[in-house]
Amino acid sequence: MQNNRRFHRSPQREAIYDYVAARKSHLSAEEIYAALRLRHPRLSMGTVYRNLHILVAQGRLVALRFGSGQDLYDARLDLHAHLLCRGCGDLLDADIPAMPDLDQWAGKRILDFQVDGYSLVFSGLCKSCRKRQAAAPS
Amino acid sequence: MQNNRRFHRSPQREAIYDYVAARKSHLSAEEIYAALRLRHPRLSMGTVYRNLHILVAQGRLVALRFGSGQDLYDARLDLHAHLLCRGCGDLLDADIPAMPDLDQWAGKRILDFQVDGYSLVFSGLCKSCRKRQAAAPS
DNA sequence: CTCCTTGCAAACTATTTGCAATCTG
DNA sequence: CAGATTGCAAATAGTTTGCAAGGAG
Repeated sequence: MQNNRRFHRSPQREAIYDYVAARKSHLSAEEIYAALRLRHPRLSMGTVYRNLHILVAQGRLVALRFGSGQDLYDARLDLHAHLLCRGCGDLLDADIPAMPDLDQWAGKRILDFQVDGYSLVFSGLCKSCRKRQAAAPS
Repeated sequence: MQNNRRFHRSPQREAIYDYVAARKSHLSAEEIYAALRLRHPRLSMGTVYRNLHILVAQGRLVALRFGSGQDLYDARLDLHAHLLCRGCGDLLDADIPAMPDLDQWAGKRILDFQVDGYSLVFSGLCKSCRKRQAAAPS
């Protein structure tokens, strides 16, 4: 995808963006495809993936790549931490207070590496996985 | 993989562990396979993957899942931050000082989620990608 | 002996790409 | 129109799994 292209509008792309923006959280290409297929029966996975890349390139969506095998897309653009459950693989938003320790690095260099952001994922167990583990200890 | 099994020793598994431990950083299954194939010509990818899972389960290796498509394996067990280059996808260790802001959350709960660790990845541009970008601005 | 591990090949999951037809600016 | 976008299908990358044979405890 060359970065000097002029994007045309397309109903599919807007539908994808609108759907993610409405859900405001962590959707996989598969989920988006399944949901939009109800209204756009001829939509294809190729189109979903291509548009997700474009939306990320345009800065309208953010891609989250950790945890399970699939990439997740988020319309929430502010930098925020996530909670990843080791039990069920669920990914939640963590609205924790700002962390000066972390933010001090923005714009600085570490080992000749120009830092411009970070991704912070807490791992642990969600409520239901904690219960399940308490019930059936290994 | 049931968690109550008694592991047998195998030359393949030890070779995989030794190789990752010697390189001390971020190896993909593919790289490990390619390297060990020179000495173990009959080694298969299936064996590499199965053993990487076992080594992680045994706590001898850590799996890093972010950035590019492939999982990377690390024999360095202490919790440390990483640097991910947006340009070339390279992943480096970041030996930055402890961060009380972050460590305060260990053992605590956020939204009924029991935190027991975190993964911190700084993103940015490495030295050579910075050069390339300066040479050919978009 | 029992259960673990291996190599091989086939299966799978997530994602990407080539192409001709169609739409946008 | 030029160039972007689509649906479809085929291709790819990374990883997982079934199975029969061999190995460890």
